[in-house]
Amino acid sequence: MLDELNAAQKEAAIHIDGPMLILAGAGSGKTKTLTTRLAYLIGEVGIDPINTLTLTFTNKAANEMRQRALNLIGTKNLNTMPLLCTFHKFGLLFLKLHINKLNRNNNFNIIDTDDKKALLKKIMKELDIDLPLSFVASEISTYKNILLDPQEIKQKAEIDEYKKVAKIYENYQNNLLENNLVDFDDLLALPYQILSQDEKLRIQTSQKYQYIMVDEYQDTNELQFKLLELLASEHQNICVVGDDDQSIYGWRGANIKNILDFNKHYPNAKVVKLQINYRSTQEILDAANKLIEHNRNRLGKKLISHKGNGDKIEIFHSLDESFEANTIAHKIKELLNRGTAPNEIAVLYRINALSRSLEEGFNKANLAYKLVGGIRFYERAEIKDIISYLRVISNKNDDFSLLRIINKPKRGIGPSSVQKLITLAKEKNLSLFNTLKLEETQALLSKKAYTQIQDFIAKIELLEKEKEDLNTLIELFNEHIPLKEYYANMNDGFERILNIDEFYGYFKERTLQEKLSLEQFLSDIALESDQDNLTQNAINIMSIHASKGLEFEHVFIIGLEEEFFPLLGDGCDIEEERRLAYVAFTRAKNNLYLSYVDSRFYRGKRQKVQKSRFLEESGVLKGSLKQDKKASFKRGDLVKHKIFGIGRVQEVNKSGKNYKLKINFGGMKKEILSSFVEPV
DNA sequence: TGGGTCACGGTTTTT
DNA sequence: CCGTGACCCA
Repeated sequence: MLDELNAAQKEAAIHIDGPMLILAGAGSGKTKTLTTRLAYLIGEVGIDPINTLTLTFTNKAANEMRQRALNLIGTKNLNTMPLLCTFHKFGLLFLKLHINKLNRNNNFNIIDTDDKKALLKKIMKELDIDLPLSFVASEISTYKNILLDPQEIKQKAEIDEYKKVAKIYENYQNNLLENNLVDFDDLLALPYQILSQDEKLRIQTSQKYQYIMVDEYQDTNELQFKLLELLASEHQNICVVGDDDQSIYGWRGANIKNILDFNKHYPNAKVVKLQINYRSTQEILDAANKLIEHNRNRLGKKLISHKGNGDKIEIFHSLDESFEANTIAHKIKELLNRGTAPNEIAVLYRINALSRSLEEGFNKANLAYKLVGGIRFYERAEIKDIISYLRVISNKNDDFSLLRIINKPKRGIGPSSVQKLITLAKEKNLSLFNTLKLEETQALLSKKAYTQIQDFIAKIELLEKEKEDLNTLIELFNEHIPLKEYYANMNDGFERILNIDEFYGYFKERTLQEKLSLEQFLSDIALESDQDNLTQNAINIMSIHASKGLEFEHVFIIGLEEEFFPLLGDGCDIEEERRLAYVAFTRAKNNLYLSYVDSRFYRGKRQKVQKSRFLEESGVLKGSLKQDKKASFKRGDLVKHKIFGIGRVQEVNKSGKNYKLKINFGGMKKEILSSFVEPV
């Protein structure tokens, strides 16, 4: 199995004990190296698969690696299976076994980002606090990532704003506990908490996972780093793979320092660099290399193509976004006529808003495309409704889920009725479901609402009886809960009903094939996103983030303009923007096309835009820097003129489209147009 | 309670 | 420009 690898890949694959950092540039065979190492450990060295742990960020990556590793080893020879999963799935599995150490029951539910936001919103309303929701949500996430509980945050908070957040955090945590919910951060934070408190369990767990591998290490956050530290504490057999130049998730907590400082944390770490790129032509890699060299915060490496030079990068300059879309559509048609498969073409952009003009242009040109990303299947309201029903059927005391569906379809229970029910439930110290069964509720609800609620209770209990036979359960569900009718009346009802049917089909298939219980199915899908979105015969259009890990023969990047890409504004990190461009460039196998416009229509306004600095930094457009600097001379700047030499700017005046500078060249004063001098 | 209207605000996304 | 959510009235 090692014959397939190059020297550096092989060196990494056969390293057995001790920490190792594999710096794997884009397209350098990262997955191949990692899977071969796993196969080597199991198939050649003789490590029991059960003693390995391989962690990834996405289910897709986990599945792909599992398949490839098992192919190398041959499943026939295995008695146990290696654990290969996402960080969060690992957290889930761990908590199912050990959350009782925190005095919690392991029938907890996982809430997603939307649920979290909805809960926070409710809490903020109750507390009468008005802060931006996204700010509160990310603050709380940060707190969990640095492992501070509400009490500690309360003590630390000095500014009023943060005291308020601390209050919300406290309420939020209580709410999660009351409903036995965990959020995505908890899936990492709680295992860490348990492992750091329980010495014996820590040793036992670390000894179980003798060989740990981590994919996309540049995207790990603080908590993942610390968790890994505990897991590897007994043996330090931790092998991480990543590319510091492809760290593009800083805004959601990824800490690039984890990869930059890996040697400091593990001084005896072996470092292997994979720099031979099997994906792209040298022409593309030169641009990517040149661009990324403008970053300071990096370990430094240079990609060398295995494929040779290839075609020049093409630049499209258009008047506005509709011309841009036309130009690209035209070029794509040319490619298709030459026999290029549509799924070998991708159009990438920095922000999703740019997809609209593209879609319009493609529709006009009759080009079939597939928009990757957007609203995810499990985040659609209709799907979350069914899941909430299933959660209530699985656990009738799940108030959180019950509240979502109590009035879906409409049963005459509005916000004020709900409030009354909650008050009563608190008074009686009962779950909402049990409260609904009380005599007293009759007085709280209208006659119609009360009858419908009794009907609702009866149906849930009826469905509950079928928990063992999930095929029947979902059939009965469809029959008794008229969700389809509820959604049919909406303007996008048709699509929603299709989604509902798709879910039913998926539910039957998964539970039957994998013999899952209702509980297992529910916790599994909480950590699943849409699987592989790419289709066979359409052009893919998507954000650059969504393109990570993918590759295409032809890649178009649109919107290469200042303020669109790089995206400027507060909280922006120019180096991360550059890494994003690096990721985008390196998706291309053979041809890269870069596009910019003079003006763009955005948020209801047309605005003039400047071409992106990345075009010049990557060396694909020469001299744009000089032009852009035209306006940026100010009094006191030193400048250089071809004839007069070096002088100092005394005055800047506008002269039509240009700037006229009054410059003092060693006592000789001249008025010169700004384009004739260069900054010194 | 539920349908309708108006003001507002708006990166990137996986789990 | 377009989607979401607050607010108002039947």
